Amino acid sequence: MNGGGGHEESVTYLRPQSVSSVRFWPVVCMQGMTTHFKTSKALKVKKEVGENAPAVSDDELVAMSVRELNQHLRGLTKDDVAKLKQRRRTLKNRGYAASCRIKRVTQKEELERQKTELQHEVDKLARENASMRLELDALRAKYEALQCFARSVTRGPLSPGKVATTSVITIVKSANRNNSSPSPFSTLS
Amino acid sequence: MNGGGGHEESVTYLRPQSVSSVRFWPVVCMQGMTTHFKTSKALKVKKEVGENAPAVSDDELVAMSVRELNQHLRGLTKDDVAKLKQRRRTLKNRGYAASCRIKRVTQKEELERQKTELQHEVDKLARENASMRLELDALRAKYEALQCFARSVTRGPLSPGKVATTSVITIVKSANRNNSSPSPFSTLS
DNA sequence: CTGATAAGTTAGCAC
DNA sequence: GTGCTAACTTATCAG
Repeated sequence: MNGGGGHEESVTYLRPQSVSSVRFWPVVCMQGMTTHFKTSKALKVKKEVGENAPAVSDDELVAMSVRELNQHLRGLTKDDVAKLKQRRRTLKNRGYAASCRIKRVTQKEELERQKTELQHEVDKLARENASMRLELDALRAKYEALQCFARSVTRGPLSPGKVATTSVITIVKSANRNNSSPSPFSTLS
Repeated sequence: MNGGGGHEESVTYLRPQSVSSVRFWPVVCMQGMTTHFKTSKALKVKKEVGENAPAVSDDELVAMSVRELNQHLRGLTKDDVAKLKQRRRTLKNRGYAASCRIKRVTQKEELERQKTELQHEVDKLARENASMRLELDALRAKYEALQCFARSVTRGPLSPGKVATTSVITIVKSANRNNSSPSPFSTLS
C-alpha cells in the first residue's frame, strides 16, 4: 500500500511518535499532537542529500506563526512547501476537531446542569405552592368561622353573654377539624 | 498513490458514484450509501479474466446477510474476499456513524425540549405562587379587620346598634368577593 | 461478528 | 488563511 512509485530507500516518516496516546488539549491550544500515525496517510519526505531542514515537529509546526513558517520554507521544493503547509493545515484541523468535540460535550453538560437546576426550582415552587394552599384553606376556614360568629352576634343581638360564648366553642371545634391552628379567637383574649 | 505494485491496467473502481451527495438514513438502515469517494482510499479490484462477479453495489452489499454475502464470495481470491468484507464493514460503519450522529442530535434536542418544558412549568408555578400570595395577604387583611370588629363587639358590649349592623353587611359583601378588596370596609356603600 | 463511539481526516462554509 | 462542523474512516471496546 501507499506505494510512492516503488522506492523504498532513504525515506523519512514524519510523525513517527507514539500510537494511540490520545490527549485532550485546552481548546484551540493543540499541544502534544502526537498520535495515531496512520500508515497509509503518513506524510513522508525524501531525504535530500545535504538536507538541512530540521524536520519540524507537529507541536512546533502547529504553534508556528505564518511568518515563522515562511522561514522554515526557505530552500524547499515547491512540492515540499505544499506538503508542509498541508501537514500544518491537517494538524490545525485535528485541533479544531478536538475543540469541537469538547465544546459539544460541554454544551451537553451545561444543558443537563440547567435542566437539573430548573427541576429543583420546580420542586421548590411546588412545595411553596402546596404549603401556601394549605395556609390559604386554613385561613379561609378561620375567616368563615369568625364570620359566622360575627353574624350570630350582630344579627341576633339578644343577649351577647351566653350565646356568644357557645358560638365560640362551636367555632373552635370546627376550626380544629380543618387544620391544626387554634381557634379564630385565640388572639382575642 | 495507492499503488498496487505499479500496475495501471484493468482496474475497476468500486463506489464510483456521486460525490458529496449526503443523505440521512433511517437509523441503522443505511439506504443510499453512495457518497464521498476518497480517491486515496477507494477500494479497487483487479478485473480478472472471465470475471463474473456482478460488482455488488454499496446498497446491496450492506443490506446483504452473511449467508448471501458468502454466495457472492464464490470464486474470488482470498484477497478479494477480504477486500469485499472490509468494504462491507466500512459501509456498515458509515451507517453506524450516521446513527450515532442522529442519536446525538436527537438527545440534544430532547434535552432542550425538556428544559423548555421545565421553564414553562417554573413560570406557571411562579405565577400561581404570586397570585396565591396576593390572595393570602388580602385574606389576612380581611381576617384581621374582622377580628378587630369581633373584638370590639365582644369585649365592649356597649350598644350593638347601628355600627355593628353596618359592619356585618360589609363583611358579608366582602366575603362574596374573594380578594379584590384590600379592606373589608372598602365596599361600604 | 455487530453495533457504538472517540479520535482523526476531509470537504465545505463563513469570515 | 483560520476556525468550525458534518460526514466519513479507523481503532477500539462491549456484548
